Amino acid sequence: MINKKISIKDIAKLTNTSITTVSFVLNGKGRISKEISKKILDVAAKNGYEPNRMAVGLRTGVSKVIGLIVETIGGPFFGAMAKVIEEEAEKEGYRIIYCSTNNNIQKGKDVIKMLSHQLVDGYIVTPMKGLEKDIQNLIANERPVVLIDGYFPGLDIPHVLVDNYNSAFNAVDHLLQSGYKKVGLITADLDLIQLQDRVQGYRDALKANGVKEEKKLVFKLPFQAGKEEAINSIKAFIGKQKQMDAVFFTTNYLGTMGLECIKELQLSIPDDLGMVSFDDDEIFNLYPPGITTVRQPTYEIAKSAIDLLLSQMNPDRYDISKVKLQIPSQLIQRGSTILKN
Amino acid sequence: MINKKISIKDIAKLTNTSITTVSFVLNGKGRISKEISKKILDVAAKNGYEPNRMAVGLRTGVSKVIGLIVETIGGPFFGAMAKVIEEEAEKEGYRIIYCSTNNNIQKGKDVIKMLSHQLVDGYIVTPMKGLEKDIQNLIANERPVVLIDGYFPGLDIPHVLVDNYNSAFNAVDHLLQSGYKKVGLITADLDLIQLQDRVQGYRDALKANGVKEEKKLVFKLPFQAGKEEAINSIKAFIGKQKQMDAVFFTTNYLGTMGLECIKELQLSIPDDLGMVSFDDDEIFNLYPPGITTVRQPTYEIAKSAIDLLLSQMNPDRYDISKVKLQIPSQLIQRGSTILKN
DNA sequence: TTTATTAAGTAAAACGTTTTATCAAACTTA
DNA sequence: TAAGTTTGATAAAACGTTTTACTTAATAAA
Repeated sequence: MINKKISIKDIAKLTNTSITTVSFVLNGKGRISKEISKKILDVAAKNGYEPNRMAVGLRTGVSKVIGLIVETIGGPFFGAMAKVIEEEAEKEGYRIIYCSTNNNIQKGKDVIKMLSHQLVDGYIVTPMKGLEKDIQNLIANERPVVLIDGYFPGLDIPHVLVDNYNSAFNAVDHLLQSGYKKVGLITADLDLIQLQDRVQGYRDALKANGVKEEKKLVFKLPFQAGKEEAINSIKAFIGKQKQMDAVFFTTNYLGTMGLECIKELQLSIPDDLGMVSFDDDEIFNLYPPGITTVRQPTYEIAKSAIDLLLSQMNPDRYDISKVKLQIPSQLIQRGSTILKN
Repeated sequence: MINKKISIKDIAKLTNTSITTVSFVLNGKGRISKEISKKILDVAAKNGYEPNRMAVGLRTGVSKVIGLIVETIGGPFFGAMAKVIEEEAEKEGYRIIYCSTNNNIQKGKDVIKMLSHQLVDGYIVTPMKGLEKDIQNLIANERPVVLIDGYFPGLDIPHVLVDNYNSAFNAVDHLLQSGYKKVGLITADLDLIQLQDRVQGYRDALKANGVKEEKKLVFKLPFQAGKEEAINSIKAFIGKQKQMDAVFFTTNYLGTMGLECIKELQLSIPDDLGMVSFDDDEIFNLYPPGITTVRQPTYEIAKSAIDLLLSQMNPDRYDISKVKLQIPSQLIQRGSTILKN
């Protein structure tokens, strides 16, 4: 079963036709008689013909590949996304090429530049501060782009992400409504709009419940902190705020570290401390007594993102090139938040 | 900063030279004078020239892309791998295109076929039963392939994975040496050599410690089981084997489900039940009292795999096209396995 | 001086497609 | 019958490279 590549030219020879005829038949374009069409299709099928993507790409300028640029490829959030995006893209004959930036701006720039040279037809990107110019440049060159899991405030670029503000608002509101009085916030000192929106949700939920915000109940983990250091500083923060009776973590990364801190401090959830974390995760389901979380609608986000992108790429689809979606999340209530007396 | 593509032809025109000359200079091939070289390089740099990958691919038959075919793209194990592979590949000018099979043989076949048509120069594949023919076909066509996280017994294909047999042996040996008497096994009924090797390690560790293997202490989770069903059957198994005092899970997926079962059964780790799971995971570190695990050397595996592949693709490297690597793991001891009196 | 040799550069073919423009033959229509 | 129209098929150019084979001029050897 040796798979020596067979070309359109070979098929032409085998069927006593011309290259053009074969191409027309294979693409259903010109006007070729039934008999010849059938003969060509048969020969093509029998020999397992597949067009050379490089040649097609060169000739048409279309690669049928979509670039997916994410912060990190591991992790359940993007894993779930990737699967959906892959499946949907495949239906339209596109493949996905993934690249990770590891939250490094230069790497992000490099990756975009690399992909932009005839390698991909469209982009799904998790935006990060500093990449605005590069993305805008793509759009200026009429490359289809959809941002995912974030956006650039003030820029008119299609994007889809969870409704961070309301999700955070609801989470904190839930804590307050359950009777917690002193709700702390643990977030990361990253210049990401997603996080800022979550923080704003926290603030506004306090306000809406007539609670005054207290600076000392808010902790921002420094960006460069290694894991060891991060845990130590979070532990120090929690340990110090004796009156704090609940805490809201703005990412699952912070939430899991927080869990470790709480364990080491020998505090009891939910008696000593109520807890909610953004992003659901297996561990939050399992860890006793179960941690209440904000579950992102990964399927919807991924599906919408790829749909949006494909729409941009397919001229006869309805034009939704400027759509901005903020999708509601679900609050998964578990044992870490109980109704206080 | 409009990025209209500039070609080698444009550069030739701008420098009053020929296409050939430009190509030679850019690739350091022919013999061109310093001055002209400099002029060409300057113009190329100033205009941000990047070769058209399609054209290069068409002409040379080389795509500079590596296909990474994995079972599922999410999850910490492949996330860590992907990062390393990406970085190393990039050093040699290769990009990675990921595809997931979701443990579906047909999808695997499709993906391989798809990639095999001029899209990638080499493959890193997690093997699954049923893909032998397809992989061998790739090799027959002289496509570089490295298997990762598994292998095909009896087939002479380069691969790299953790030493499953000894890892399992050591894990179970550790339990027995700690004083556990009745060590159960929970594995999945998948026809994967990795799992079989782990099971064999379990058996031989029992034997080496003079313990007789008991059928009733071994549970194989049916393949098609959904999560709900899986948990119920595992729970039933554990609940029934009253004399069992420790259990070894052959994957982290099973391990985390096992944790949930044990929790629901209100058994105490390590007093009622000792536990070891294959594959380390954040949750095993966190879940009280900490679960002892077999930690796979993800960095080494990924690094070796990509090195092996690049060696095959680069003719002037040392030929190691038949290397088979089984890399030792590390047993991370935590609170779930204590020294019994 | 004639003949090799080397250095510097280039024309042209090839990779496998898609697509435009064209052509010959077979029908229609007037 | 002559002129137009449709049908079926094709030649050839183009996409942007790489690379072989060649040319010309300059230099070295005889």
